[in-house]
Amino acid sequence: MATRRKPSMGRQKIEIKRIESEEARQVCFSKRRVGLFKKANELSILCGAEIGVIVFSPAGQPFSFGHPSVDSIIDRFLSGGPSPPTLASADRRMPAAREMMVVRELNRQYTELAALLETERRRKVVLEEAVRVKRAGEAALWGANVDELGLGELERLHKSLERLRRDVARCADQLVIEAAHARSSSIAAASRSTAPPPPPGIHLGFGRGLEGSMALILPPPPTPTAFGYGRGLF
Amino acid sequence: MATRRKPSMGRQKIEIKRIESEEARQVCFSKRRVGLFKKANELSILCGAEIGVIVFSPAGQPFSFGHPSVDSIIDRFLSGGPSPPTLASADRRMPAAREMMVVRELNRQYTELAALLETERRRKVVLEEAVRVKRAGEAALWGANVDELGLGELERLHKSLERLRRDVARCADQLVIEAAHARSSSIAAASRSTAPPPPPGIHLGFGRGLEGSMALILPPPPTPTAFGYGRGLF
DNA sequence: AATGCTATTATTAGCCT
DNA sequence: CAGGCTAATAATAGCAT
Repeated sequence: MATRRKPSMGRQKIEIKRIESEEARQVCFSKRRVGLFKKANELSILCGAEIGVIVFSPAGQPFSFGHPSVDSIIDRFLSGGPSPPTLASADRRMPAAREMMVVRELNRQYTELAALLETERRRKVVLEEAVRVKRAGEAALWGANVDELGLGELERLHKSLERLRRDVARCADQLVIEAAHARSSSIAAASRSTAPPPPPGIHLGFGRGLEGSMALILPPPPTPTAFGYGRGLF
Repeated sequence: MATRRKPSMGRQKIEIKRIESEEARQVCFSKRRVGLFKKANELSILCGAEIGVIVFSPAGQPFSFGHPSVDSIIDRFLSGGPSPPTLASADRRMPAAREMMVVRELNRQYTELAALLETERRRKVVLEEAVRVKRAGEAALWGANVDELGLGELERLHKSLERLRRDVARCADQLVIEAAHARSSSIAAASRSTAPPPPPGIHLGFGRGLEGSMALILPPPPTPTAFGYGRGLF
């Protein structure tokens, strides 16, 4: 009965300059990274834009978000450059060039679709892999005294932990974001761990996943992400 | 009282789904792209994070934002771990920017090396902590089926793994560094002489500068800001 | 270190110019 | 078609847990 209210200072205006406090900086990073990814996600859905975001935390840890995937965005950025849809600019004077650009564009689209499929598939594999790693005997390593491990063993353990951590991070993020969206969507159900049907091709990755792709489950708005040109490869 | 006409409906809540109106979609894209870049910029400044954003408008037009540059971010991301010599990708179009990036890169390397040295000092503490975590009962969690864990448990497991991974990483890094210490022993000391606050080289790129004008207003760049042009034309 | 909780600031949807 | 305007929504700084 003592505590009456929490006169929070509320949000304070801050100057955009490096935050000195290392602790505050880390907290700010965590919050703003989530906010940024959310914005990126909204932009891609609302406007049907393709987007990729890569962030290295002050500690050097990599985070990434991509629609349909970071890799496809990077590929398109590096290769196609500023002229993916510039197909129209392909000159009539050189039909061959136009053909080539069309082919390249189709290839790019194929790559994106492949990325999406891979993303979906990986989602199912993540948990299995986590379990597999655990059962592969790594558990034994974990049980040992870290102090007594040699260089080789340490590196192996590190690898194992790295992979597992990444996988778990994905699952956790996925559930969190899923819950958040479900809440703002319509049904305010209390279930935070249900798994909706196949999501659009959002990619939310942690670390520089060598294949880095994770499907971010979003509320099932009839949002047919706009790439259905299913022309395969050749 | 008579109905007074509101000067504006103000912001309306919208559902995060593809905007049907092509016009509205384009307008939304323009505004939100600016907002997203602004957020990215703030994140990089506030938290000293490196970040790269690539966006393809619904029309396929590429936009990009990068700190210190999109290319360096992509290089670092693709190369995996810490990117020591991202210098190779230094902008050739702007010699001044290149120097700046070199300085910044050296600063970053110094920071990393400093961290490693500190790690050595705390080596024992780290090992003890790792053991402590293990004995704290987390082992029990690890033994469970990941599939059966709830959101809360997953997050807890993630935390646990995160910390342990970091700890192990330190040990492993330490050993590796010591092992390869013979080869590399330079950069650190030399790069120290440069300015303490790393000069942030902001890179804003646009695929095709048709509009020519940038809507993102950055506060008076207290530092030499490097502008390049995405994958643009030259 | 990462969440939850407010009071505030920041962003922006719908209109207009 | 980009840039203002305004009101309402969204994001979040400072604290507490």
